[in-house]
Amino acid sequence: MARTAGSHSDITGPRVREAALKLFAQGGYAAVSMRAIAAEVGVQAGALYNYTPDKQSLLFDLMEGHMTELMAASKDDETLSADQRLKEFVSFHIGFHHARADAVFIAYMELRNLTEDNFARIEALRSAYESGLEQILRDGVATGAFQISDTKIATLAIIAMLTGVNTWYRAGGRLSLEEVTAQYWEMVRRAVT
Amino acid sequence: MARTAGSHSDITGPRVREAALKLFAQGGYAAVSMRAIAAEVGVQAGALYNYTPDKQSLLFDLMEGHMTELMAASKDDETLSADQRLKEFVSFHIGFHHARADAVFIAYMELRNLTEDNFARIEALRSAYESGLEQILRDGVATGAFQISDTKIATLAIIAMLTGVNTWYRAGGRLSLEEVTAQYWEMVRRAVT
DNA sequence: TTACTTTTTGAATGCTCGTTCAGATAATCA
DNA sequence: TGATTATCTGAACGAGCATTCAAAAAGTAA
Repeated sequence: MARTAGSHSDITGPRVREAALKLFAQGGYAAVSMRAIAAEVGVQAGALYNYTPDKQSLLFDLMEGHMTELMAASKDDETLSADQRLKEFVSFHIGFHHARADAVFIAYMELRNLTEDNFARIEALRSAYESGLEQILRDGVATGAFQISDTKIATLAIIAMLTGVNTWYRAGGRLSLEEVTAQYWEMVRRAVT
Repeated sequence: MARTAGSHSDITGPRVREAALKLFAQGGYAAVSMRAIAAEVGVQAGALYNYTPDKQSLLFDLMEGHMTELMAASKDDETLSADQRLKEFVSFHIGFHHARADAVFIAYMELRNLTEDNFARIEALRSAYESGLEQILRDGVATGAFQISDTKIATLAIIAMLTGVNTWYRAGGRLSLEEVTAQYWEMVRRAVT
């Protein structure tokens, strides 16, 4: 056997990344073998190496892709009030992360499996994202809309709180994502004013 | 070679658990070999099986020990005001988790590596701990001290926020743990009132 | 049809894994 | 002291690991 009928890199490539994302989130990077990823895709392990130089790169590309997408999707309209900008942030963060639960999980859990260089690059992206929120808080403090004694701590506290939604929220439960978002916004709003 | 000079189960046993805790937190359960744990202790891999039936039990015992200790250490004086009880909870949670960063990390990250039964037992302990906080919030709502539309969500949000301290706080930094705790308490207090 | 490129297989390489166990040495007890 | 128990070693087991690569089949373009 050799090349199989209907095989195309445009199809197999994305499927490799999807399978890796799903399995890494499910079992953890170290616990998932290349053979398991290949089986999920429906090819032999050797075929994966047409799409990634090695397992480490596969992990890094998933994480970098997620963080880059996050940065690209997050917008901040500085002409709005700090209050409005913060509300937008809360809503965006919960929505974006909920739609990508697997990638979020990996981006937070598998940092230790990155090489030093790769780790630094992911951390830079995360830091940039956090800075976006901190800028909103700082502007709000400047205009008197917010009372925060340490915007750095408030930034980290808010992000941890919002990202935590992913650990328990499942669609179809007692509350809709909109209701959950509204309640988190209320808590965040109170915490900074 | 065989039994080594000075060897005692009272000494080796705890050292096995300490080594496993440290290495699991560092590299993840799946990525840490029994040989690596043995090397950290200073014995051969076979000797570990005097102290655990298998690798899975080692992980479970660490997690169960941590959660049991958490339950035993957390107290709630119901004679105090809800405000005071919540303040105590915030302070306790941050302090306890900071002192056991490795165990906390494992208890949150390695749940997926537990067998079904073991998972259920750990989840029961976590749920009981969360209920303690929710009871404080409910009592506060009942007395009018707090305004919270959904105590379950507020419970999860507060715990996620507080546990997040572990991801960034390191002793010797810009702020003392007491200062950090004070700021988190201020945010929590505002969020519920 | 023919020449060329793309994609996959399947076998092989050298390693590391969790776990078991007989045998050996140290500690302890009578 | 001698007998017994506790503890550890070192080798071995079968299995699975990431990765490589020549060969083969499928797609593409002339």
